[in-house]
Amino acid sequence: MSVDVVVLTVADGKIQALLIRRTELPQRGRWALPGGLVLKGESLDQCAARVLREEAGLAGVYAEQLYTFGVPKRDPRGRVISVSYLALVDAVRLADHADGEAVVATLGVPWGGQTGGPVTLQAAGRTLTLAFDHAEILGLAVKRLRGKLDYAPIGFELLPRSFTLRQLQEIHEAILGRSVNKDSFRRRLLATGWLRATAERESAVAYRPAELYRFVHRNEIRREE
Amino acid sequence: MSVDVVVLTVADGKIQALLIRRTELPQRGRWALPGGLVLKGESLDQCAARVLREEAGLAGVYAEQLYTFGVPKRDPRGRVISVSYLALVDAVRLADHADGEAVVATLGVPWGGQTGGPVTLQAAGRTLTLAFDHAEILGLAVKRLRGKLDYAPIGFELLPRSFTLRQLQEIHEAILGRSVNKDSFRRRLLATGWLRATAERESAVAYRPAELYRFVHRNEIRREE
DNA sequence: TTAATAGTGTCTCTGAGACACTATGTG
DNA sequence: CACATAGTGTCTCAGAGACACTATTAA
Repeated sequence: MSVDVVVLTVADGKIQALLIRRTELPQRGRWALPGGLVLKGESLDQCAARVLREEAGLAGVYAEQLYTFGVPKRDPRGRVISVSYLALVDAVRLADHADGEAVVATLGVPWGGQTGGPVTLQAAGRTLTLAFDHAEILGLAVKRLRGKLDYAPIGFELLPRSFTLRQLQEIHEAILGRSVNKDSFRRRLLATGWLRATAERESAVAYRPAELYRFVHRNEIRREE
Repeated sequence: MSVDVVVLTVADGKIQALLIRRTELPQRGRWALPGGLVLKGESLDQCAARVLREEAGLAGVYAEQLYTFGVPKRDPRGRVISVSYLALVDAVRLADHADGEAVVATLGVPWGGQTGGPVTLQAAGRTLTLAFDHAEILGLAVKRLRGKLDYAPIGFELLPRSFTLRQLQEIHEAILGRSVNKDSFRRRLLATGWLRATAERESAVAYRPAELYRFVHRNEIRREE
């Protein structure tokens, strides 16, 4: 019984994922999702948080359960049922995680819309081969992310606390794999009530600076409906 | 490691669920979801299909994975991680399943929209007390069903092979817990391409009989986009 | 002043709701 | 024929896309 965590971020208009190099057999040397066995007395959510902390050095990031994989032969060592999680983190927090044993790789999504399927991964110009069924799990993570993006406030998890609407739009475009209409995007996002304008503006840009917004947490949103 | 299956149907404008009376400790006498331990060499999907067959007498019905529950103390016998499944079946196939050990109970959904939360269950005018966290799992099943209904072809799983648009609308209304606009519902469903008109009409009604439709399976739909 | 992007106002198009009207079965 | 529901045509309204225009900053 194990937990595997898909850690996604968006940078340079591309979806990226954190991968760990396997140091043990089987599949030694291949790249894999951060993961670990569920300990006694530990809930699945707690296990995912621990894996994020111990293997990725991340605490307090957004994570949700994705799917449970239980085909008998998916792991050659024996029967391993894996509960996968999807974690989202802003690119800055992941930037210093690339070393010999970990890499932040760029995803290629060879399908459109909600079709689903495995993805490909590239880092430093080379295509990575993933261990086990991890390419399939990553594909499911992208599918889930695409599906939730338009009706759930999760794009913000991929950005720092303050951000411009343009940055948020670029996140959406990277995830959806297509361009979105600027005017309609602004109107729609502002109408959700998820955003609060700060009085501040971005700096160090060679043109009119955009206003910075913050995500309004659920408990700050007034009840309606 | 176990699998619990939520078997839902819709009859008389209400969502109904199949429950089994527990004959063993703990919680003997309480009502529970059909479930069982995952066997060696058996995938999770296969286990769900076996539980449906052995405990519910159902084969070839629609089922999808729902969520995995892994809080350490959810089962007093020890550590039991449960993968839940959602199965949909038409009311006729479930009608003869009420005996001493099984009951088809009517759900009460005390929340609107996608809010989520536990549900209540009634059978023969009495409120049933469910074992473990099964009321919570049933609530999640309703939430998932509501969420998927409008963009996925799953309403048909709750009806016989041929059905009228009015019947399908009543299914949607029961699941969503609100009335839906007749004209818009017809237009929208016919526009999806999920339905094929048969030349037949319903019979034994005291008014103009409606045309019968059938669900067009995915592989019969021509590719587009 | 120019370049580049932020942000606004408005027109059009599409899809849902509303509603009136016609069609077709039974008693 | 009356009645009840099936099914269609059309008007209105709300939201998305398109596009023009103004605003604001750095160089």
